[in-house]
Amino acid sequence: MVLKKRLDHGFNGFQAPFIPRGPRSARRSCYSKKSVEDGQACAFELLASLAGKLLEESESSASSNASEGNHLVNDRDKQDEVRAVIAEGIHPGSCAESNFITDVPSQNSSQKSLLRAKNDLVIGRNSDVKVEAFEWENKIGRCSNSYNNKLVEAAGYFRGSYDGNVKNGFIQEREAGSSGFQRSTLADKFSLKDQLELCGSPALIDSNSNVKSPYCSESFPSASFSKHGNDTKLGFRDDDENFLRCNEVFTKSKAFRSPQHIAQPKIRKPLLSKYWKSSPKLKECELSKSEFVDVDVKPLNHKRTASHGFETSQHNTLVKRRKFFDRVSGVTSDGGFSSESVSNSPEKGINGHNPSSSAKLHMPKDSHVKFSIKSLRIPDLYIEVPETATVGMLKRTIMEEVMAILEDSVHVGVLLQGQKVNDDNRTLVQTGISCKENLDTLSFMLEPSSLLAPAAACVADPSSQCETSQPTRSSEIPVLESGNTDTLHDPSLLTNPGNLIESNHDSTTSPTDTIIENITPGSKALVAVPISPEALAVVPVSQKTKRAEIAQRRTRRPFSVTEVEALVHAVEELGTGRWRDVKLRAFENADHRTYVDLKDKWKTLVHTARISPQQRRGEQVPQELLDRVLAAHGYWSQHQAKQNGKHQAIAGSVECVQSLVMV
DNA sequence: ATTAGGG
DNA sequence: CCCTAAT
Repeated sequence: MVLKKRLDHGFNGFQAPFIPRGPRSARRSCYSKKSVEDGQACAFELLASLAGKLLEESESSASSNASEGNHLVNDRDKQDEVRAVIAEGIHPGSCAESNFITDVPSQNSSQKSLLRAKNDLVIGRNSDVKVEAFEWENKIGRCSNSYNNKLVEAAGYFRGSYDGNVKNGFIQEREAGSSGFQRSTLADKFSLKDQLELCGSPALIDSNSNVKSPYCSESFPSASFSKHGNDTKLGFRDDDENFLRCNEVFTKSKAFRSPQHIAQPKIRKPLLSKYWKSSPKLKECELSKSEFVDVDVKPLNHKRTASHGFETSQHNTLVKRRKFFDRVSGVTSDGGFSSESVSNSPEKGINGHNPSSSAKLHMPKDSHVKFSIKSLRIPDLYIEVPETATVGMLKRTIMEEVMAILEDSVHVGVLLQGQKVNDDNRTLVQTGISCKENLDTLSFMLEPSSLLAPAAACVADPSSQCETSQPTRSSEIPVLESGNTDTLHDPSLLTNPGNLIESNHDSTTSPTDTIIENITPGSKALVAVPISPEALAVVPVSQKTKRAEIAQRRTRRPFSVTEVEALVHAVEELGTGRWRDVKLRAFENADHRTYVDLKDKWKTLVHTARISPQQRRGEQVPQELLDRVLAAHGYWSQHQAKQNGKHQAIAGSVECVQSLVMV
C-alpha cells in the first residue's frame, strides 16, 4: 500500500525508493549494519586481547628473555591473525597495516623519545635498506630550540585504503533501491561516505595532473556532479573527522558528545595492557574515537607536563588535538608527518631538479639504498592558548605536543606508486624498490599504533564512562611524500583559516621570529584561535571544568556543498520525514552529522532557498541545489499532505456523501 | 531511538 | 545547534 503510493507519486520521474517503512528493527537490518558492527566488535575484541598480550609480553620480555623465541613467533602469529581479521574487510583501510609497537616504555626524556622515534623508523624489518641519515632528528632538535615551523605542520593528507574504497565506491550498491533513479549516475549513487572514502586518499591524486575533483573545492559547479564517478582522481577536503575508513571501528562513540579528555599519555602504555587484559569486551563507547574528537589536553595534567620537564604554569592553556583531517583547511598539502619529498639519487640526476628535496636516496655500488630524510612534519596539532598566554607558554605548549607525538608509537608504512606495500617479507627488488626503479614514486608514512591507544584513553578515569583523555595521533600520518605535490596546493584548501595551526614551509629563517610572526593575526601560517570562555576561565581542575566542557556546544560545522548535495539527493529520494534513513544513506560515515542535524540543515536549506541570494550567508550553495531543495520540499510536503489527506478525504467523502444524502 | 518543531 | 515533546 505504502509502497504502491510511492511509486504512483514518484518525484519528478524519480522512482521512489524501494524501502518499505517497516518496523525500525526490520529496516535497520536491511542496511546490514548490525552484522558489520558485530564484525567490528568481534575484530576489536580480538585486537584488544592480542594487543594486550603483545604489550604484556613485551613488557615482561624486558626482564625475562627466557622464551623470547616463542614470543617472537607468537607475536608474529598474532599479528598475522590480526591482519587476517582486518583483511576480511572489517576495515580495509590503512589501519590494517598498523603493527603493534610494543617496545614503548614510558620515557620522560625528550632525547629518548627522539631516539625511540628514530628507531621506530627503520624501514622494513628484513630489509637491507637502512635509514642512514636521519636528519629529522636534528630537525626536531632544532625545532625544540627554535620552533622551526617545519616541524609543526598541522595537517596533511590521508592516504591509504585506496583499493578497498574504490571498490566500495564503485562496485557496491548498498541498497537495491538506489539503482533505479533516472537521474542517478554512477556518481550520484555515491553516498557521501563513498565520496569521502574515495577522496580521502591522496594516492588518488595525481600530483602532476590538473584534474581536480570538485569535492576538493568549496565552491564548484554543481553541474559537474555527475561526472565524478569516472574520475580516478578525486580529492576531498572537509572538516570532517570521520574520514578514515578504519575509524569506523571507533565510531558511534558517545564520547563524541562528551569531550572530557584529560591527557594522560604517561600512563597510557602501562595501563594499556592491563586494560585490554581485564576488559576484552569493549563497548563502543570505550573504544572511543577520541582521536577524532576534539580533545582537550590540559597541561594541568601534571603527570604529563612534569614528565616533559616543562614547568607548565598555564592553567589556562588549552591544547586541542584533533584528528588528522580536522582543520585541514588551509594546510599545506604534502602530508602531515612528512618530509618534503624523497628524490632519487644524484646519480639518476633527478635530485638536481629538486634541490629542495629533503630526502635523498643514495645508491652506491653495493646496491644499498640510503635514505636521507630531512625533516618531518607533525600533523594534527590543534592548539589553543588564551590571548594572555605568553609566547613562551605557546612555545612550551607546542613543544609538549610535539614531544607527545614523538613519544607515541609509530611505525612506517611504505607506498610505492601510491600503493601500500603490505608484505614486509618481500625484498626490495621484489617489491620494486631498487636502484633501477622509479624511486620517486616511493613514499613513506608514519602510522601511529592507532588501534591501541584510543582504548587506553578511557583508562584515565574509570569512574566516568567515556571520559577519554589523550587522543591518539591521527590514524594515518603520511610521511616522506615523494614526487611533487604542487597541484595539491589548492587555494580552495585555504578557505577556512580558522582554528588551525600550520607551519611555514619556507621558514628557514630565524625561527623564533617566525613563530612570533606567524601568530600575527592574518598570517596564514599560524592563526590565533579564539578561545572559549570555558577554557579561559581559571578554575581548579574540578567539576567546574568538567561541567563546562561537557556542556560545551558542539563545534559548529557548516555543511559543505558536497554535503548539501548528498543531503539533497538523499531527501529527493527518501523524503523529508525519514532523517534516519537519510543519515544512513548519505551520511553514514559522517558521525558528526546526526539525523537531527540533517533535518535541521534541510530546514535551513529550505529557508535559504526561499530568501533572496543577497540575504544568504556563508558558503554559497549553488542555486541549482537550492532549486532542487525547493522542488523536493514541495513535492514531499505535497506527498505528505496527500498521505494525510487520504484519510481525511475518505472521511470527508463520507461526510460529503452523508451531506448529499441528507440533502 | 526517531521525528517534528520551536528557540 | 540545542532542547523538548511526542511517538
